[in-house]
Amino acid sequence: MRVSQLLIPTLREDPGEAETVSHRLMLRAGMIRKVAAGIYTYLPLGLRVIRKIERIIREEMDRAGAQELLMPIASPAELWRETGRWDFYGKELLRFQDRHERDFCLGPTHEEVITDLIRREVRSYRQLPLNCYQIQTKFRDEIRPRFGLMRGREFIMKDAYSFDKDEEGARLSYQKMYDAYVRIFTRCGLTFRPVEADTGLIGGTSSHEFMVLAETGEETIVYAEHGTYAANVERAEVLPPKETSTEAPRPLRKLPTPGARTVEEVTAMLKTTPQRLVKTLLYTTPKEPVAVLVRGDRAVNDIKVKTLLGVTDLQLADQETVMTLTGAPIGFAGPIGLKRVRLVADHEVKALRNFVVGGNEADTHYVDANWDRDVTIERWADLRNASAGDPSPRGDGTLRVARGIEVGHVFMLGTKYSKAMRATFLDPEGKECVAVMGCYGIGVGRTAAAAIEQNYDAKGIIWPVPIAPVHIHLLALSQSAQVSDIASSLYTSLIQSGIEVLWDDRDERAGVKFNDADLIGAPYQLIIGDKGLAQGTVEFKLRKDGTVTRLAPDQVLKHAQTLPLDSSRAR
RNA sequence: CGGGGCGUAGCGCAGCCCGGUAGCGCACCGCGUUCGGGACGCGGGUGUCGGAGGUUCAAAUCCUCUCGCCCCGACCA
Repeated sequence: MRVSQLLIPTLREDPGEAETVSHRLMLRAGMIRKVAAGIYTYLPLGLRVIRKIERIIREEMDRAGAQELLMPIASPAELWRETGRWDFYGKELLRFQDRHERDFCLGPTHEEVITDLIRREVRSYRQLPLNCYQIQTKFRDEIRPRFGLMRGREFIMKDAYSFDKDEEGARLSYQKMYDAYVRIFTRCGLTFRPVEADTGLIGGTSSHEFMVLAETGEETIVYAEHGTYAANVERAEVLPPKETSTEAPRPLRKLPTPGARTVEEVTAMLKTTPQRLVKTLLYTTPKEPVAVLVRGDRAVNDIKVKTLLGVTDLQLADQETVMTLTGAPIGFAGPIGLKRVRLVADHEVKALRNFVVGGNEADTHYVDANWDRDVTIERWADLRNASAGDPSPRGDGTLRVARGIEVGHVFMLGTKYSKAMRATFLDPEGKECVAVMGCYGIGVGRTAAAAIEQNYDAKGIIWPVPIAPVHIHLLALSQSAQVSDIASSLYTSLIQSGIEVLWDDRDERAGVKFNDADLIGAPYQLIIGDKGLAQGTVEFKLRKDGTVTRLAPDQVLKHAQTLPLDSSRAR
């Protein structure tokens, strides 16, 4: 491939729209261009990266016994109504009508479509297990698309669906996918971690997310520093405290706290600490309002609250509602004397004595409040986010916190979809059984973006070798005959031995070529200039650390053939 | 969805308050010099000033509507 003939519109300046490293660099390196919010065109170099990742995924999926098929991007509403997701999925589901005014949607995922196929075609236990996958464009009408390929509305995803005759088989299928995912992300050259996860909109019984570790990640994970436990904070369990305070209860007092609304303001004014304050957060649910109590320095975990209450929608109460329920503006809510509201509390605060709570009255807080005497809680439960320093729920040490980018997610679905859509088969006794399912996704574009978040410097991208758009970026520094001749012959011989080369044959100044090569981020650069040739050498340079090896032109091919160009499939 | 902001040349932006000739840098085209880390000189403007309506002798600029995009918020009690 010659740079002079390829569409690689590199940008000298940073585009205004881009925030994150991967978004900025993919735009600048001429790999993607935006078409609409969260919708991108993949230019030749960007597409090559996508294809490399897809190829690794295909090889590993096939090796794990899955088979590729391709489902349509548009699917009819009837299928979604069968599982109830036509209503439940909400606005993320992009809906439209055809000319006959029939309802359709763009597939955000394909459980319904695949389950429909399998229920029609699979009759017998002899046909199971089955694992089908596709690599295809998905559409989710995200509230707020951002960060380029990281959170687009239209994106390429590998999704796989397994069907087994029983739970045990399903667990085996799940484990195979888990193992395949470990191989896939390892081969992509990423630093990642599988973590226990919440099942979200997809539903099901259990799941793991594959997180690429990066500061810019949108997800927070916790993990046992020296142990094996790792989980998304959404999911991470927090153990009840071991010890209860032994302080003697003091009499309850009501104190003025003018203008102090936040935990910081209140604790500063009362000369205490957030650890001795119980904050009361009012939520509205479709059923009734709820007050959730957690320690002043903790964060409520919405998912845990939803699970406890058995509701799917949970919103922080607005100003008006708070006023109605507590009789005070936001900032002074407390459990004492709160009526018409269910009281639930995180089990951590049960251990407190003589704590601070809001007074349900403007500019007022209670101090030295105590359970039972002053407040009765309806339910105690694990309701907060895990944080650094908490003991691991598996007993294997202390938790630490990190940021991650979710590039893959595996779910044990159980029979949620197969039951709703009656995907059944006959077992050896002729009895009708419901297939047990699993589903497994990988964000292809997001994996590419995550690779950049993990591998870049001030000059540009530093692709991991297995997913780099090309192996070698060949820079012919001048238009002189000797440079062109050597470049041309090296290019040909490298290509013929299966090495991917991007040949910068443009009539540009050396500096432009160096900068573009560093920006695009091929792992190796082969630099051919008159200066070097005068001494009979060309330069072989590593993008990662700038290490230069000088070689005679006729040694280049041999040298290149020793490079680890692909972490081979045969491992 | 709520709050804030921005749409002016391919890209990054100024001009808008205070109405009157559409501008700067980069990119681009031509010629010449230069040529191993984003060169220089000379010449060239490539624009529905996001769109529609209104006010006005006159609108990028003021008003109304509309579309698109970006950022923040989903822990604040």
